[in-house]
Amino acid sequence: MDGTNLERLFKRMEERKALSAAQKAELQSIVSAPFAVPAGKDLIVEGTSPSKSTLLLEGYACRYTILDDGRRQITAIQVPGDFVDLHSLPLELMDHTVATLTDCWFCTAEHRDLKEIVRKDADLALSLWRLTLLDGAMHREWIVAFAMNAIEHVAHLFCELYVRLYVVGLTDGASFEFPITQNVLAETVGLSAVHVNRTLQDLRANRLIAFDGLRVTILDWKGLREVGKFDPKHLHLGKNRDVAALLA
Amino acid sequence: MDGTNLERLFKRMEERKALSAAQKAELQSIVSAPFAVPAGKDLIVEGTSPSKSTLLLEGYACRYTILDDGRRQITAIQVPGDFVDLHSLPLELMDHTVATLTDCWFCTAEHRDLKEIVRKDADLALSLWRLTLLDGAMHREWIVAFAMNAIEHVAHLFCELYVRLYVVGLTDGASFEFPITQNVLAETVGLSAVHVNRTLQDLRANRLIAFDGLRVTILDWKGLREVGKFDPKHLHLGKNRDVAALLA
DNA sequence: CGCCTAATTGAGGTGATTCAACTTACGTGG
DNA sequence: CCACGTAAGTTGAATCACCTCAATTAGGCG
Repeated sequence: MDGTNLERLFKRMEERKALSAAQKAELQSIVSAPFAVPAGKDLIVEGTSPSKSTLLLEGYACRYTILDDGRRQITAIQVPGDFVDLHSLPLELMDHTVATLTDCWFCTAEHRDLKEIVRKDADLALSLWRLTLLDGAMHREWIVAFAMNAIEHVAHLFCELYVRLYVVGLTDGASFEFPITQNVLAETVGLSAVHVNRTLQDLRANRLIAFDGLRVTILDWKGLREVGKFDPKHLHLGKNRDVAALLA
Repeated sequence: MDGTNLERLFKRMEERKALSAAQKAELQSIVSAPFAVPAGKDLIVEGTSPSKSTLLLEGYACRYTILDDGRRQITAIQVPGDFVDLHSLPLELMDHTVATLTDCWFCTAEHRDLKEIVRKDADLALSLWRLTLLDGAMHREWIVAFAMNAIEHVAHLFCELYVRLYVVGLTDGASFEFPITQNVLAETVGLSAVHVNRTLQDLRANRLIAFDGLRVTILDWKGLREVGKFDPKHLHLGKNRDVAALLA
C-alpha cells in the first residue's frame, strides 16, 4: 500500500460493484506520485489536449468558463476522489478550464496507460466511463438547480457537497471543511456576491446551516434537504448502506 | 444499406475519426428496426434501468426533471443522431426522464450487444464514450447559458441547435424545422412563457431570427452568435470543413 | 498600527414574474 | 358554413427577486 493513496477513488468506483484486488493494483500501477498545487491556479486550461488525466486527492477544485463580461461561471466543484479531466481521454480537447480553489494534492495517469486498461479490461472501462457520466448527471442537476430561487439553489449545493464528501469520508458528523469564499459561491450559483451573502444569512436565520467561510455545519439536515429539494438520485450511490442511513 | 438508417449517428461519431466499414456494419447489425413514438410521450422514465439504449432517428426529444412546484425543467434537447440514453449503459439507472417533443422515430441497441462491442473494439468503445461526454459538455455550456440574461440565453440556444442540426444535415440554408411551442422553450431556458414570448419579439425586432412556431430562420448569423456569446468549442466538431465554413 | 481581503449593510434600479385579458389559428360537430 | 372549443401566442399592469453601487465592518497579518 505504498505510493499514492487511491482509496477515495476506489470508494467512488465501488459504489456500484466492488473492484478486484488485481484491478486496484492495475490502477495503482499507472498513477504518478502525488504533487501539490496552491490555491487559485489554473491546472488544466481550455483549448489544450492533455496526454494524461488528473485525479484530485486533497482539496477543492472547480471547472469554469469565463463569460464575455469577465464574470467566471463555475460549472462543477470537484472534491477528493474526483478525476478532474478523465473526459479528456475520449474527448481529447478541453472545452473549459480546471482550477484549484484551495491548496490541493493531485496525481496523474497517462492516457496511453488508461487506454491500455480500456483495451484489456472492459469492466474497468465501464467503471471509468461511469465516473465521467456522474459528472454529466451532476451537471443536469445543476441545470435544474438554476431554475430554483437563490435559497433553494444554495441549499441544494450544500446538500450535494455534504453527500459527496460523506461518500469519501470527508465529513465529521454534520460538518465538513469548506474554505471557500462567498465570492466563489456566487460564481458557482450564478448570483451576485451580495445576494449570496443575504442568502447565507437566510439559511443561518432559519437554523439550517452554520458557515464561517472555513467550515459548514449542517444544523437541520432534513430541513436543508427540503429547502434545497435535494434528491441524491443523480449521484447514483447504489446500495451503500451508510449513505442510505444518511438519507433516511 | 437496408434496415435502419444510421447515417446521422455515423456523422456524429466521425467528427473526430472515421469509422471503418466493419465498425459501421457492427453497429448496423445490433440496432433494431425503426419505430415511431408520437409527440408528448415519456419514452424512458426516471428510476428505471433500461436493458437497451435508444437512438433518435427523426424528430425532437428532451430530457427533463419535474420540480417540486410542478414545473418541468428540460435539461437537454435531443436531435436526430443522438443516443438519448447511452449513458444508461454504464450508469444503469435513469436519473431523469426522456420524452418526445414532436412525433419521433427511434431504434434501439441491446446493452448486451453494446457491451460486447466495448469488449471487442476499444476504439469503438472510446467513440461511444465520447458521445456521452458530448452531452456532458453541452450540459456545462447550458449552465453557463443560465448565467446569461434572457435574450442571450435564447440566442445561445438557437445557435447551438443550428450547428447541431447542420452537422446531421437537417438545416436548409439558414433555416431549420423546429415545431416547438414557446411553452417548451420556457421549460428549456428556465423562464416564464410570457418572458420567452417577449424575448422572441426582441430577437425578431433586432432582425436576428424569424420563428413562427414551426421553423426557425436565422436572419443574422453573426449577430445571433454575438448576442448569444456562442462558441461551438463544446460541440467538439473537430476539423469538419463544412462546419468550419459555417462558423467563419 | 495600518493594510488587505472578505463579509455585511442600505438604497435604488431592473429584469423577469404573475395574473388576467384578449387574439389568433385551427379542428370538430351541428 | 358557421358556432364552438381548445391551444398557442400576445399584451398590460403590478409585483418581486435579484442586481448594482457604495459605504461600512470584521478579521488576519506584516
